[in-house]
Amino acid sequence: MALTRAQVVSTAVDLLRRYGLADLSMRRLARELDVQPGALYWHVASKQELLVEVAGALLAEVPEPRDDLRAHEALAVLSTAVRAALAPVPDAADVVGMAYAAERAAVPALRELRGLVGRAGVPAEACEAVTDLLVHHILGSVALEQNERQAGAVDPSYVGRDAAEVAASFAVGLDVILCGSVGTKVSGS
Amino acid sequence: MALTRAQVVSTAVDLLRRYGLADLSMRRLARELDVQPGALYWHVASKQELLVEVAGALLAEVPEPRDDLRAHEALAVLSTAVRAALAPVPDAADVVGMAYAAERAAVPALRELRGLVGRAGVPAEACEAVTDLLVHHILGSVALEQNERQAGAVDPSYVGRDAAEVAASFAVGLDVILCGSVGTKVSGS
DNA sequence: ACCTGAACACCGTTCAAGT
DNA sequence: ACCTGAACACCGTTCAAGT
Repeated sequence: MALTRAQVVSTAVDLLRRYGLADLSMRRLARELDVQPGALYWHVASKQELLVEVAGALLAEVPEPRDDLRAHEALAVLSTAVRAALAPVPDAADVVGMAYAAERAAVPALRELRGLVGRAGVPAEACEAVTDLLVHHILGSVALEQNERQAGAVDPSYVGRDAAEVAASFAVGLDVILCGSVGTKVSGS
Repeated sequence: MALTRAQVVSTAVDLLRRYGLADLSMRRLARELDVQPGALYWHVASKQELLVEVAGALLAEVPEPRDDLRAHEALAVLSTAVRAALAPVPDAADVVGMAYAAERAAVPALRELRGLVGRAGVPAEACEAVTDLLVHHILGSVALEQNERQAGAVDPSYVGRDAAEVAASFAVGLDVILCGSVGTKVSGS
């Protein structure tokens, strides 16, 4: 039977998971689906639109945090879950970053993050700014971890930080955003 | 006389400034320099290496903050200067982000940022984490602003945030990192 | 030392024409 | 409605051969 849009998207996700963004080309995707490249354009308008769908799919499985948590805790839980979902997928930070830049509301999990920021007591005018900060922290951390992994794979003599160290680094940043600030709980300049 | 590496880099910067990353191809760059594409590979090993040079060039003009400032102020001044230098250059966030991920020390201005974070009283183990947070905040803000500009150019009916609003949003994030934290100076959850 | 010419193995996108 | 076939205008990189 005929190809569906859902099929196109899920095969794209598969390709991304296995080989990374460089190998997620429309031509490669078409080959995987046993159709001509042009056929894809019946189901998606462009590669850009496809990538926005892929970004959504990558974060579709992230569970909403339990609603008995205080807003700060829920924020930490959700941020960490988003990071964990993206970390194993090569180039996920680029894909989601593009989707977020194109349309802040495109990815449901990140829209939810924004709601929690409001509930955490951030004044309305600053909500967007803080959410952006949080999202960039998550995506930046994912990008760094993947680069570390990639460098290690190419050159086995390269000793970078392992996943646990990058995760710890992420937690520090999260803490600065949510709880403390630079220098205040520490020694002061 | 013969082409030089410096010439290749500065023409690449020019192309980026004027037309963006999509038009900064090795072939286009060669055309601009009146040589065959292969000639470029005598001067740079790869496009990736060229882009790291471009990232450095984009931030070469950022002045070091006056050293009579307190570390927190110097950090704010330098971060804002880096953001201002990148904001007008299309896709600058991607280019610098790639260079930073590939090699944290590749870009001098960002290395200096790290030094200031140490002087601001952040404990040694957390320095890298906080610097990463700061860098991602800067680059993320630049990326968002450029996307807004681009969307406005493509579709004139689109009304996004203007540059001043994005800059204000950036300042809020910077404040959260350097001075306050979510909810503490405000109402508390 | 520095560059040309030509090739290799790719891209995203469009669109008449087929079924 | 959905897809093929074929084209258009590109990519990054390599490398023998020329000067």
